[in-house]
Amino acid sequence: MPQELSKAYEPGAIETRWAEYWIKEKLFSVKTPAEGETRPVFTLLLPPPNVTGRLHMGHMLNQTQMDIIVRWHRMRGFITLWLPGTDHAGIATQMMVEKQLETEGKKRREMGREKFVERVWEWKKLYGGAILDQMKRLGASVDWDREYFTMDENLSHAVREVFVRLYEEGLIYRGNYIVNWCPWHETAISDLEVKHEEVAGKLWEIRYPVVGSSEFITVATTRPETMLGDTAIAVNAKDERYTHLHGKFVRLPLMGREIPIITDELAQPEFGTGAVKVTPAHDPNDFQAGLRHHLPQIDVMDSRGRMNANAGRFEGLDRFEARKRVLEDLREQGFLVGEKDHTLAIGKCDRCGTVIEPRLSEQWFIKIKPLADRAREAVESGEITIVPENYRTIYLNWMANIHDWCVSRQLWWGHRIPAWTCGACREVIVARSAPEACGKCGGKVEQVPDVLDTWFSSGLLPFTTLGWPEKTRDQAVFYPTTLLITAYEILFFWVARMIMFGCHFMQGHKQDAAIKRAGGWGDKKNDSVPFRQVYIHALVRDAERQKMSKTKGNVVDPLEVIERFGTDATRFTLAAMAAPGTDIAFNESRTEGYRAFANKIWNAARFMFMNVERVKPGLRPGRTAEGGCPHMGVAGFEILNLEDRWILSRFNRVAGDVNEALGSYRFHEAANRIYDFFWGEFCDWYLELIKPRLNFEEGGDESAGRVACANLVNLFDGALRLLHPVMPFITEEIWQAMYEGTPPVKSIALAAYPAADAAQMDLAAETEMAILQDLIVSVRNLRAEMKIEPKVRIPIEVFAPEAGIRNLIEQNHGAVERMAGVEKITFVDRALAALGGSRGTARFDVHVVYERKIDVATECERLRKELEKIEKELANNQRQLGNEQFLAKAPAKVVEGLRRRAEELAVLREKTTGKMRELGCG
RNA sequence: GGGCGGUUAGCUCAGCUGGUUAGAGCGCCUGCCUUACAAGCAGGAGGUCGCAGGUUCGAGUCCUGCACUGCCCACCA
Repeated sequence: MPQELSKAYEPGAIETRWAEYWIKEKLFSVKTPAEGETRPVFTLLLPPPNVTGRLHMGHMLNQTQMDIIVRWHRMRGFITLWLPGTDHAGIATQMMVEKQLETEGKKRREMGREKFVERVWEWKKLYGGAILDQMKRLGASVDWDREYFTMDENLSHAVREVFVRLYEEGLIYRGNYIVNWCPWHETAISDLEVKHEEVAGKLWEIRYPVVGSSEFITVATTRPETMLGDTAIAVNAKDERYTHLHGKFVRLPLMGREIPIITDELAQPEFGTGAVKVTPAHDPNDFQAGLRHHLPQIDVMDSRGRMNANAGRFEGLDRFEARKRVLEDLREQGFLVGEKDHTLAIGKCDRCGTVIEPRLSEQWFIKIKPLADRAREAVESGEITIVPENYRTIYLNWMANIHDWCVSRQLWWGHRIPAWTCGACREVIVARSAPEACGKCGGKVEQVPDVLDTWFSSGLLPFTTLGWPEKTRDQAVFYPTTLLITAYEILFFWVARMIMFGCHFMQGHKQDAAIKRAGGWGDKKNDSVPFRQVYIHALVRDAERQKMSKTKGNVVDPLEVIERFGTDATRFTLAAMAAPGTDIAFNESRTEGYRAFANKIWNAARFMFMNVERVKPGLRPGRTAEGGCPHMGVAGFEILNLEDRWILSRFNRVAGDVNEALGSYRFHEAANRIYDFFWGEFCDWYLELIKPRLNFEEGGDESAGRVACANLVNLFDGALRLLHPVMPFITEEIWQAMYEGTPPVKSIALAAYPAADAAQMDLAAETEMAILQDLIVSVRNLRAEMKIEPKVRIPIEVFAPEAGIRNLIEQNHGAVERMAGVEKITFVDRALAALGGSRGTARFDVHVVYERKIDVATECERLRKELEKIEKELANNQRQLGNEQFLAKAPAKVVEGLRRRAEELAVLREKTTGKMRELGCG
């Protein structure tokens, strides 16, 4: 007999067991397909979580969606590669380890670079795998044999290769520019790592005395402390207020040096006083103006945002303290002439929240325009599609306005820039490996201390994980990857960079032509793109729609949710709530509901096993001739009764819908379709309907019982396969039990995914079943209203003028009797709708024969409401049907449907009013 | 300063390309321990689809404006 399922559904044990099994059996490891392989390939790169990461709901949503799509493809016969790995996460990891050192009373700088990096590696070894371990709990069906780390030697080698090539192509340059500087991290960061925040600030007006005159020129500034580094005052050439001052000098207050008044469009007459101080070393606009006018650049701060020697007596003060002191001094000396409220957007470091200091420093940049142009083209032309489509526009706009990318970081943890400077002649050498000496003067060289932005290496992953720069078979097969599923947050950080790098470095690449292209993916021929489609998923928020954040303390820990409700239920929640384009407010009550769903499946399975043991021992689900799982909806299903035709038809329809929904990332629709089918149709109706057949001992047909049992098993098998991508664990557990340890394939994850089979659909059966359901519900309804005790079986009378309907009910009288607690059905030739204890529908009247006083007032109230609804709808229908324009323009199907409905409504109105008359309702 | 999204039942959300009666879960009410399941079963109440116009034979769905709300982008003092 089949393996026993425990009485209670306890997800914990089941889930760990199968997660381990899948890994142990290497079920998701993909061998490189040989030449001549023609099966379609599906490749997906896991957005690498940070080594420092702990799994949060965002990951879980992301990974659930990926796993659903991946499992779905694998079951449909694709060679399916899902590539996992982790990111070294330069800044984040360095911070983490530094904090750890702090608790030991150690400092990074005292330790020295080499020791520190060693320490980070140790840390990585100990804790770096945490997030991937957590992933295993989710059942993510990744290929663990191909797991990578962005600092692995082969990937690092590729990073160096890319850097050198870009440099040789003139796409990387080094120079002194204003960059976003985080004084806390003491490193440059890219534009993307700066978050702007509106704050209520002040606009101070400072007057500078004009040299050789008693006049002053007043400038407005939000950052008075930078005046210490002013090297000019700018006015607009067109601004007549200042024409007489062109070419003159002012004496810089507090510092005493003379600086010129220049004309530059930097100064806009409308803003402030129309005159602006120019501080080339501390503002990007001023920097540009400074270049235009060959102004000196005076840096007045150090790397930690403290004033340096150039700031005179303010040296050593923190920049904010310096601001206060500068203002005090200016006020005292009569230079501060105005102070206004002013809201401004200040940039803060994405990671630590420190106010960014625009800082002049020597950095490495990628000349982005040539790369961006091709990356934009790839999306514009449809070589890469972005879903939902509105992100396409966002992407294109961003690409069109992109600035050069500062890729150097003043950190120790990361890919060191492959560049060396000569100690003697300052020559810069960019090379694949360390040069022995300076090629120019023979001097000693030293490697540049900077490392690369983390996103530099992750941007290369689609091809570096497949062996680049070697030309590998893996690349020929798996590149371009098929799909990328990710959050909007990293569209620019990561997705955009992958497209730029992919298009550049994989130019001319051709995917193995023998590999079948799956429909919908990559109909365009350009194979240099890193992926053919990007699906952007929603953000997971808390139940109050707030963004989850540690500081708010509203983070929902997925592992805790899993602990309580199970992975399957949690996955199902995320899938069921993931409508494309809208954020998910994670609500635990939903998860609770889906655990109940899992429990329902569990118990339905127990019911099945109970019957297999009793009715048809040794029964297994049907297999194909080759011994595999049926590809079509259900195999080995034998039709005896209406309910068989009906459920088979429903199953196929649902399978069709689910496949379609998954194909367009409508996860919620797929999940809900399965849920409704399994619970609302399979359990509520089908199982109940076949129970009498299974209980043939009480005088029923034994062979029909055995068929029913076989049908149950085969249908269950199909339903499990349909559900498996969303709830992998419970489906595996039950499915394995059904095969008693000898399944046709090692796991349901490798079984065939059900597809809709038109031959198994039966519209007539669905219509007939709906009528029976209507009759059963009507009787249940009446019983509830009449407060008939559940145990009492009552006789009913049915009036069905159409012979077909009468036959239908007659043939299925057993089902009606059982499902509605009916003792006997008597067919009569007179209308019954007007009687007490009766209900009239368009097709039949049913009367419950039972002596019970009916609360006339309540009944009348109910009828009044119903009549109102009927009349409202009927009036609406008739208005439309009387409209010639409608008849002429609306599709025939709609008109026809409306007409039929109007006829029904007329009948219902007749029956309802008749009854009201009979009851004497007012 | 630009751009994008949301507003549907008490709560959380579906409702794809406009088409007959706007759905689900949770919560609520009534009745049931009916031998798969009380994490269950049966029945029920509850909505002028944010507001105002417009297009259309027909609008929750398309257009315009407004209100509230959330997000992203942005080197202007």
